[in-house]
Amino acid sequence: MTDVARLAGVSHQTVSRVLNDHPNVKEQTRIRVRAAIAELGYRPNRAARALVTGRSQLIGVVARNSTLYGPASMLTEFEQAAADAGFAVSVGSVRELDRDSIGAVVERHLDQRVAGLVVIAQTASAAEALAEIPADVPVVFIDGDPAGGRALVTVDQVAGARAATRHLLEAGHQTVWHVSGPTDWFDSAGRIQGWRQTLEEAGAEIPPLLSADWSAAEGYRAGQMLARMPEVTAVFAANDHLALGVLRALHERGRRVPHDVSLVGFDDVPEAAFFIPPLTTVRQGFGDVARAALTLLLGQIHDEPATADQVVVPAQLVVRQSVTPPSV
Amino acid sequence: MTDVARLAGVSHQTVSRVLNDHPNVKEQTRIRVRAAIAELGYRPNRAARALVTGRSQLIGVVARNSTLYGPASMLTEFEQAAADAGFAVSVGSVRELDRDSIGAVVERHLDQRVAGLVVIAQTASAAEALAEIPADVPVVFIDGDPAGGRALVTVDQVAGARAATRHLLEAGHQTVWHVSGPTDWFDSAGRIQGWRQTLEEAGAEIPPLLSADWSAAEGYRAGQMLARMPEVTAVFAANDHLALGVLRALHERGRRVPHDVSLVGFDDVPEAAFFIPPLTTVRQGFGDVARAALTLLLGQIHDEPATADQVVVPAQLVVRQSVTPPSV
DNA sequence: AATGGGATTGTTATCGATAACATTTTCGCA
DNA sequence: TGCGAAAATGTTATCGATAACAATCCCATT
Repeated sequence: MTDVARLAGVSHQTVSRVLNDHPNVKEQTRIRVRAAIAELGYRPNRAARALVTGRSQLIGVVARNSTLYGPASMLTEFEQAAADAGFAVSVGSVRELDRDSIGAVVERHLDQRVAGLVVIAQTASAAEALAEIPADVPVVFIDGDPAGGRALVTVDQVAGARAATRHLLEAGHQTVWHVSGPTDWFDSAGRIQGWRQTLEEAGAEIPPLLSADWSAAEGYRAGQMLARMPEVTAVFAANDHLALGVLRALHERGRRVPHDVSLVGFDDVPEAAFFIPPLTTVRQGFGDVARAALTLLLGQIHDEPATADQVVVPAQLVVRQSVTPPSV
Repeated sequence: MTDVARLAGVSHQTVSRVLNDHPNVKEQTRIRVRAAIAELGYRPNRAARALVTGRSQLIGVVARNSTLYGPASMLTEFEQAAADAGFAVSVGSVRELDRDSIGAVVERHLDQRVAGLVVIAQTASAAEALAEIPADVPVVFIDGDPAGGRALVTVDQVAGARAATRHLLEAGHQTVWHVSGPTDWFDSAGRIQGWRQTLEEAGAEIPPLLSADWSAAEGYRAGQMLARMPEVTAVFAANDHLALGVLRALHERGRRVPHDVSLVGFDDVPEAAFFIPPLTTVRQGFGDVARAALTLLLGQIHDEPATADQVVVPAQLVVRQSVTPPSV
């Protein structure tokens, strides 16, 4: 920086002003400094800046260590959005969303003097750990507790689940069975709620809930039960991987999809269009979620008056070929 | 830090020594300082440390923005390993692995004064961009150019492909068709090479190569061609998603797997066991790759004499039910 | 008891930026 | 023309750690 100042014939402070777009710099000086910067290939030292300002151009993300399609998509989308806004993203993943792990990751991030935090926290236990986060640190939650009181971006799980369930009912099915994700996930809870509401409103019987984790393996297990019950003609799986497991279990017992059983998934993973049969599912706007989260976070970082605290991104039914009217 | 020093009745330098495990500190002093640190809940400011040492406890990762199973797994595995070693990970993803994008991300990372870089660079164009990286920055490549001359960790793609191809030949098939990934990926090249070698060694005819990207959609397209050729009885797909697409195309034209056509994939995504039929595939040791990469990188960071520059992690055939002898 | 050298601790400078305050220019207007 | 306020620039202090060097302590040895 000193070199730049010398080359431009100004003080280092003026260089700093140019760098930070301060208003009171003569246009001519600004140009000279810019030229010097370019000529020397100078790049400011972020560590020094972080030290003196107490804030870095770093956003910390706390997420569950996972290759699940949803969280992974969210992460890369967010990283991309943050990069476009000139922020780097430091990832702190945890194996479990318990209080201790999250606390540790948050502390690591605070050590780095992150400008803000994004917590992808799909369970209540994770939401609890927010107490660890000092109130003056900008934070945005993704998929967190709607009653948490912090800025939050979620996908409209309830609406997505309603669309899926309604789609099956409208095809003529008496009722719809549901294979849910882990019940302590907010996502799962929302999907269960949407499913149940829709059945209630339609006056349909509400079958017992089959709950699972998010894996194809558990979907398979649930499917093995569903396949044995002749009355089951319509199933809504809480994600596409569960749906795949269900699909295989049905296939093994000779129950054809969609001829005998109609099936809807959730997520629209890129492979869903190539299941046998192509899966009708619900697409979540991960990119929108990521961008909304970044916007909220930047708002907090720049101390702008919070416009909206909670953003809900819509989900969209994608119709393929795994749903037909029931065969009588 | 000053507060800690005062409370412990020592100078700030001594506190620094305790923090950095310097040898020449009396045990008693060390204990006093530790107690003071604990009492005040003191945590060192990483920005200040980075400023003075010129190195942070941050590892920069350059990766392709992708929800592909492989890269995503690699990333979370690496993050976990790095966290265990006390390093934070800053992710810089790029849309395309071209020189400019990579250059920009690398510069962003260098601004942050990362202690080292990990580049997940599966294509030659990415490997070229390594020229942007100054020689004194520790770098490890994952999936990069074997002839690149930098530290490199790869999965043994050739051996994996050989195992897959051999498995099909040993089942009695005359030859094996291959649906490859993008040909500019090193991974693809290795798998193609292993496939071709094995056929040559067995004296089998080498069918024309079908190349695709990594998606189920392209696998489907390739499968539509394969399904029309009666002589095709064995297919090796370069990843499980391609295999899924192939599977559906075959199914659509009434060619049963494995009865009419045997199929092997690559990756062992968690869903592969629930395809119809369960997919025989090749598992890559992503965790091992990540840990090896970290070890190499830490070695460079600590200026240890390089033990090995290249690490090759084995791949392992996972036998399921998508392969049988050809029906005559 | 004196001495020397290693072990321990302290003092001061430094990293590279911004903040706060001081100073000099510039320019509109009486 | 001269004055004062605003604009532009410069000077010095500061963030919180480590590096380099200086000073002290301790203990074995003679």
